[in-house]
Amino acid sequence: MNDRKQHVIKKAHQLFIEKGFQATSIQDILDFSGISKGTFYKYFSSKSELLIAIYKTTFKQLQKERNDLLIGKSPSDIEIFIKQVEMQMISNRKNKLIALYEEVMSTNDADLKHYIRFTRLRSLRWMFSRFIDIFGEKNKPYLLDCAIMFQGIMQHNLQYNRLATDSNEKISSVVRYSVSRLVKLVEEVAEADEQLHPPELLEKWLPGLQKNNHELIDRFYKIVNPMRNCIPKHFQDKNAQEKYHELLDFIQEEIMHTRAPRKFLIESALQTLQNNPADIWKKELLQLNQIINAFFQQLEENEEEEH
Amino acid sequence: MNDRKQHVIKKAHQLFIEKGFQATSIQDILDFSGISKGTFYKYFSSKSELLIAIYKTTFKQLQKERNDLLIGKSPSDIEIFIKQVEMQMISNRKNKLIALYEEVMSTNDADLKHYIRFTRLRSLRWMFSRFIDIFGEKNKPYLLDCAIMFQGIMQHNLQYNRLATDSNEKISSVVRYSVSRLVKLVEEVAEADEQLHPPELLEKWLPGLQKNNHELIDRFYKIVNPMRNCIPKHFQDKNAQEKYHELLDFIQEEIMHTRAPRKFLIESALQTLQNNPADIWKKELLQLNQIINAFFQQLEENEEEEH
DNA sequence: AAAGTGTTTAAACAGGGGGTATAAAATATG
DNA sequence: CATATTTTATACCCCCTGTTTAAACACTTT
Repeated sequence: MNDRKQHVIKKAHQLFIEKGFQATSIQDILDFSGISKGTFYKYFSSKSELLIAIYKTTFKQLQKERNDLLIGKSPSDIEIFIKQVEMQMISNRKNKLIALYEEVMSTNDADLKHYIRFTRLRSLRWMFSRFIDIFGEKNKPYLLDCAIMFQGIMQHNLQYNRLATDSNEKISSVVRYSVSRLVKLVEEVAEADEQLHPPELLEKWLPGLQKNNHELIDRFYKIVNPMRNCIPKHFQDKNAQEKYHELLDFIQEEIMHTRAPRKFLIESALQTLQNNPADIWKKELLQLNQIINAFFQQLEENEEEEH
Repeated sequence: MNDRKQHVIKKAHQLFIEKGFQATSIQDILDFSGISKGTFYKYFSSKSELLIAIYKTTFKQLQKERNDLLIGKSPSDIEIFIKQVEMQMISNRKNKLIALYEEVMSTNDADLKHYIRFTRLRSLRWMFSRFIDIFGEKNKPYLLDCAIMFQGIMQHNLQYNRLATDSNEKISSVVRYSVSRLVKLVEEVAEADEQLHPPELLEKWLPGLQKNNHELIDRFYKIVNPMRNCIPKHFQDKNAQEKYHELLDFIQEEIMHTRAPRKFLIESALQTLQNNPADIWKKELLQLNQIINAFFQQLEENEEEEH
């Protein structure tokens, strides 16, 4: 993306954090970022679209950090989840995302509203899938409810905590407190066998999300991380271990952070992984292949849009 | 209050419900309620103040209904609490209060924001005091946290429930589900002995609320209702029972719904209550006297403001 | 019934916002 | 150097909130 455009996004975000979305006029943004009105409307078709661009960049950042916390760790480890939530809450507060969400819901802009709704549902879906990691498939019927309630608990606890003590240091303890409640809540609701929202609703709310970019990245991590974790178990040779780590690193780096990933190199790496002497990862590599294909397909579609 | 003004408030609320606060222009309100701009600005100094007027009337209504549900019932009965919450949630949805709250928080109007914050804290305080009724003084240290979390749980459950099924019929089951979780939550958090927010915070957040009108009315009910409930126990004579009910009814009616309550009549009624042969209600009547005095004092202050 | 009082109306006005169009200036590309 | 593209500055449109003003209206007092 254009450097200058990125600069405008940054400056505008700064203004939105300080003054709010509505209270910041386009003129303010022009003055603060030192561009002209013409350029602004060349980059963004409206103020709303600028806001969406801000969301997208901050979300990308958050997603990367969130997934990096999982590398080499067990997805069922609740301490990792706590770290992830904590990181997310700090990011939310720093970027005033919640306030901006709420502000947006009161605009007339249907697209913007739709995007926010989508974002929140995606966040809910992430939490749901993490809950399955942590609390197991057997609790699945209750975990959508738990995700909904946990988000409510977190949000309200943080909100009033902010009113009580205006420091950011306490976020950690609020998260720990809320997660403690969550653990008992899951137990309790499974015991009582009460369900308010069946998890199938998520697919109704987010149809065709499998093809979405962010979703693909999350699924990618979900497969690659366990593969990483079981390398030491299957290969005693230090060199072999390093080799497979390098291969996975390479694929991840190429997919995540390269504008134009080199398809053949990735395929070659996948082939090498497949030929491992321990003959493991058959299922994983199949899924990985699917994801990477979907990823390239999506990349092509994006290019078509640009021309 | 002026009939015409009340009419404008009603029509404007209707528009706000349909289109939202920001999306409704003052011109829309003028057209829809059939008044001119001059009149509008005679009634309300701004659109924000009109919104506050809307809040005040709907809150008054809600408070009345909420307290009426308690008459003759035990405050510790959780079924009554469920009915109260249900009623509140239906009112919230019908009047789109939550959406309007959120919308307002994104305006620049400091007064409006302040008022909303005050309203939410008052609602939290009400819930906290009801929790003490229900779960007992012994759980008090944890009940502010529980009130905060319960509000979060309620709000999120309702929000997603609305997304799933667009009907209002389900509100009842969502409330029941949420209250079930609440009961276990209180148990659990008391057992674990974990506290996030000490209840004293409420007094810091809502200083001098004892003098506030709404608060006085709530405290009034809190004292009168138990008095009502113990009439049959202390007086066997049907006539005596009816007499004391009538006296309490009279005071309540005079305080609640009369523009200019007749002070001497109320004092006389209080005196008669005090002379009851069973010689009960000493403490209650003392408190009642305090409240009524505060009430009249506030009434005088309001009159001074008007002149 | 007439005069005087306050209330309501209609209309014009100011100031500011988002978004569009266009001609001139600056910058990049061959 | 010449051409093509991007960027700028500015004027313009329409809509919004909030103020002001003079005229029309209603209602009380005499």
